[in-house]
Amino acid sequence: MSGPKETEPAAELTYTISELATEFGITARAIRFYEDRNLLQPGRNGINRVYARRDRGRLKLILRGKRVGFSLADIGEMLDLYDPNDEGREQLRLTLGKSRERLAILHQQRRDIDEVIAELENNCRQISDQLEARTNT
Amino acid sequence: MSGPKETEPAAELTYTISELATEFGITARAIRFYEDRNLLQPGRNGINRVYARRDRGRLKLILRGKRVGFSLADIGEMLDLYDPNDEGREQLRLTLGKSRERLAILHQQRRDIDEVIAELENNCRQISDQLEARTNT
DNA sequence: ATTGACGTTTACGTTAACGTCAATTACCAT
DNA sequence: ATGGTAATTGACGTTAACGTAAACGTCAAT
Repeated sequence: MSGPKETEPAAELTYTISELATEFGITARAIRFYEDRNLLQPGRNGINRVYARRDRGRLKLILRGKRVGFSLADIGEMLDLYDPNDEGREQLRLTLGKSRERLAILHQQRRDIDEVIAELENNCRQISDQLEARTNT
Repeated sequence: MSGPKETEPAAELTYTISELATEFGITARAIRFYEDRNLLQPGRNGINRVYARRDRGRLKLILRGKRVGFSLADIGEMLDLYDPNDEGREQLRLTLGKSRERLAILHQQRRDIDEVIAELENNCRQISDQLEARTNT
């Protein structure tokens, strides 16, 4: 039993689920779903979820990961990679390995994106050229 | 009417579905599915599908798009953007607009990826530092 | 004629990532 | 007490992107 309500430390700066939802332009359902997949572990005020800076940060990473095309499972792994928890040497090695695998994939994606961008920009140029060429009508 | 079969031009260099499948490391089912979604329109030799260089190129673009996290619908739009078909001015403007929207998204993804890469590399460094620090056992 | 190795179509199954209710519960203001 | 608003927990629905199985055609080699 931790004191019922000792002079509240420092207000801690937290968020409600709908605050985060509107801030990031997603639904509360999605946020709960991420929790279901263990990507978030918010605290509780009674029955209500309470998100701290850490949770907000994680959510940000989740959404970034999604934009980049990763699955929630992938993102879960990556989030674990970020955690600076006290691992043993073996665990550290493992994490390092996985991190490098991820990095390889990420670099590949970077190349892919760069190529796609190049092609599309090329295309844009051609089109605008065509449009300029016949500056009629 | 273009001659029915004038002395076969130059063998045209084509591919079978399984050739493409193994070359790109995907299943024939996937390739047929892309056709179903109108991302590919291979020719036919009787009932069998015949893929030409153009189709192969499109497939390449499709897979690249997937690696980057786009949906097949998105990819479909982008493929259309590539086609240098004889559009009217209005169509050209429209295409140019869509292309630019896509480019905006792509640039955002690039930023996202760069950030993720930076963070992960940072992480890797920290971990390997930790490992070096205690070069025991 | 048969056996395989492909290829085709049709159709149902599957997984991921939520959306969409429905039924409650908590809390605040009137 | 009553209404209104935000949250919560199921539970079922949905869309995307194929997987998988069934059933059949085909052509070369045995």
